[in-house]
Amino acid sequence: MHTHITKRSKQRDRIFHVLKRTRSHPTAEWVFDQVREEMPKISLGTVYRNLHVLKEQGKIQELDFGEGIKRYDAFLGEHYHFVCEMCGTVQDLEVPRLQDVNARVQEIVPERIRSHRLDFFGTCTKCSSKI
Amino acid sequence: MHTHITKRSKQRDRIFHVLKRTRSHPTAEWVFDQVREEMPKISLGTVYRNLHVLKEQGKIQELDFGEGIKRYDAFLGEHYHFVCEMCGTVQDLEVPRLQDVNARVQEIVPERIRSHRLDFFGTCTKCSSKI
DNA sequence: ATACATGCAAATCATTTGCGCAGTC
DNA sequence: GACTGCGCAAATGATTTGCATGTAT
Repeated sequence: MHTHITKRSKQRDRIFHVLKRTRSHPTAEWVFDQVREEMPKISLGTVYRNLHVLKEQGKIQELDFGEGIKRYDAFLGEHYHFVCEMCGTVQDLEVPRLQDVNARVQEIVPERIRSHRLDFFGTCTKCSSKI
Repeated sequence: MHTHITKRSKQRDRIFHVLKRTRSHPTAEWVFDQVREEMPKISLGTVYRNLHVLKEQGKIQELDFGEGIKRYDAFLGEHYHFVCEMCGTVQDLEVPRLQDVNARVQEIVPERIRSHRLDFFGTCTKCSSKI
């Protein structure tokens, strides 16, 4: 097997750039629409392919909140998310990471714990005010 | 709009029964195969429809660990999950729920926090021993 | 008798992939 | 020039849905 060498491409640069300038946890479709404004000929397949490459390179994160759609995030600082159950928007939470949960759970089970993920659900302020 | 009255059906009873007797967080496909052993003519569509009904009735839970497949669970006690990143198996964790995280986060953000979900990832003992 | 539920097959939706050509190293 | 990446369109895989018929109340 060959070592996989990743070449650079305008498309991938653009996709990464679009992701870096938002905090909205966009879907592949949204990224596609954004990039298309500057590169009208880009294809959705290219967007998906590059999102995977960027994920492999550790430059972005893939998120899944059980909506049946993947979301992407170029903000890699460890943080948790809040998902509004009414409108589906996702917000970063400026909450300190739980320090020792992994270790605590590790003491209880023999499985090798590597990471955890914590999501909060509820109603965002916008939706709350609409009720 | 009419009130939706849910009638009973052999298929749904069977599906619920199959889910209650396992702790393996099965997919719709797995449930389908199990039920099919006793009801060879049942269709996959019926399984999906009834999984949704059971979820609406609060009798089962729908889980999603970002694999692109939904999993179902008839064990409703509040608990966390451990997902093996190698083989994909999901285990219930006998770890006490975090008492006050919701409240702590609520103090920081104005959004109405209703619940949280905490998943752990790593390598299960079986897969660890294979390395 | 009146809905709701079923089986079947076709439809949908997000995502992936095969292919011939273009761009990068 | 060799190999990777692209655009396009077709394929895939999980889930949903329309319809004619069966079944519980």
